[in-house]
Amino acid sequence: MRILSRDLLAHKGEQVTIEGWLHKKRLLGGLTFINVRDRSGLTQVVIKNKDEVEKLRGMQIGSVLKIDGMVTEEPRAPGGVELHDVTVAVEVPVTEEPPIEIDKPLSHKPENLDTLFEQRVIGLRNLQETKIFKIRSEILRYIREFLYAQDFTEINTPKLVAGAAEGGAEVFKLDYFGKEATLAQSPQLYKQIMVGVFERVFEIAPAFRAELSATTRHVSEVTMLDVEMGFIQGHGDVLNLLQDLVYNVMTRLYGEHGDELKSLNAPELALKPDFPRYSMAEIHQMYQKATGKDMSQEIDLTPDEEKWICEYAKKNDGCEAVFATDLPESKMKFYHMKGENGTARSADLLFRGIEISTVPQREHRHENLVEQMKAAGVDPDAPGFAPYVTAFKHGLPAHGGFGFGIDRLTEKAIGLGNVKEAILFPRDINRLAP
RNA sequence: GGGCUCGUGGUGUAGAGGCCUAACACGCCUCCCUGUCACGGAGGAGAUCGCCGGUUCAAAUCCGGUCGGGCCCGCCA
Repeated sequence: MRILSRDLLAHKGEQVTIEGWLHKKRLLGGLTFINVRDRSGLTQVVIKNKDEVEKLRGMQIGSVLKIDGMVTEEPRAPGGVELHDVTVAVEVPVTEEPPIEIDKPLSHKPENLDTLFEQRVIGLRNLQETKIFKIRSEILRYIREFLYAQDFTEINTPKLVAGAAEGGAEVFKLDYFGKEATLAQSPQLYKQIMVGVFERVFEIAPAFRAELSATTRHVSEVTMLDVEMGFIQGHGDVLNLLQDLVYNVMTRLYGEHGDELKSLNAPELALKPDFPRYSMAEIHQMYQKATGKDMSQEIDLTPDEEKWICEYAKKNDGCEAVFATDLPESKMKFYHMKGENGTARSADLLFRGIEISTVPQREHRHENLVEQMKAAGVDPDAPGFAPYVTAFKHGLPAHGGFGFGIDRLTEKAIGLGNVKEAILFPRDINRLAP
């Protein structure tokens, strides 16, 4: 039976078998140390027998090994335990040296990201890289656990769709058996439809954006968390849900993975259960007062303002997550609900200097929705929209929700500098492989 | 789409008109080494300095073009 690295201590004094990848060799003459990597970590193996060492000659990092040996407690060994008197079997020999180092942290400097992604297949075996994606996996788990506990149902909606799901973002067009189809830029319409079935739904899935953006925060395939909740009493219910979700996930992450985050140079977490809320107009004013720059004519917050308000909230409110509320009506999508005085019932959640979510209440009244669609130049009878409108005709309660960039959250949770670093195989305007 | 930048062994960097027959670290190969954990030591292989053209007695270095990256803005999440 195969024993994992993390379970070795429980088998001390026993003869066991481990399997894994050759991660590191250190030859000291009469004594050889190797590290074997499995899904749970590294095992140190001590080899004294010359014949066994000889089996590893020419074997490069990545060779798959099966090793029998005696589990021995040893204070000098990392983890306090190592394998002695071993028999080595090379299951998959690797003779080519890795194209990128896997036992020392890789360069994440902007100018070196191209190499990082070009060599991703092997580079992800680097323990530091692996850690990033282990944390991402945990974030997804915490999100799911939080939402299940709130009685949400996880759904999957089509990614091949008939038309643009919402205004704004550019879409990828493709040939669908002779018809034109697009890759879904958001599950927006479907998740609202599903409120009529489950009340509370969420989806974690890719969304495709064809924007010609080349920045540290854009990719053309993003992983989105989409949440939609029915029977809300007001916009505040949705804000609170998002706030509780982020607070819960982030405090859990920092609580359970503090060491890993520290080793990745993640910043300390500063969060309050109640995130500060400032209206867009207030932020423009505060920013102007602080910097002298007038952004009041901007529809949205500029990237600089997003950074500024996050730093402000961290300093003054002790919280690095902050809501920008009362977004202007001009930024409103047809499915959003109007607010007071030219605003929409919509807010952005900013965290560590970047927008990670937009959280609006929806227009759930059939007549109003159709009106808003027409005003936005969207045909309610078009094949991409008619089924959506039908759901409203047959009764949708007051509802709201949010879309939430998993990549950006992971990036910011760890303190990386580019979303792409938080994506296994990022897709951007000039990368389609690996 | 606009602006600004950068391309040097497999990887990360130094060199900024002649000291370059291109240096260093990691990795790789050979040898030595019984407690390493970024092991150490000795030796070695590996780059026509992205590509094309120009200036010059002389170009990795200056200029133009081209290809490929990166960052910012716009757009967007």
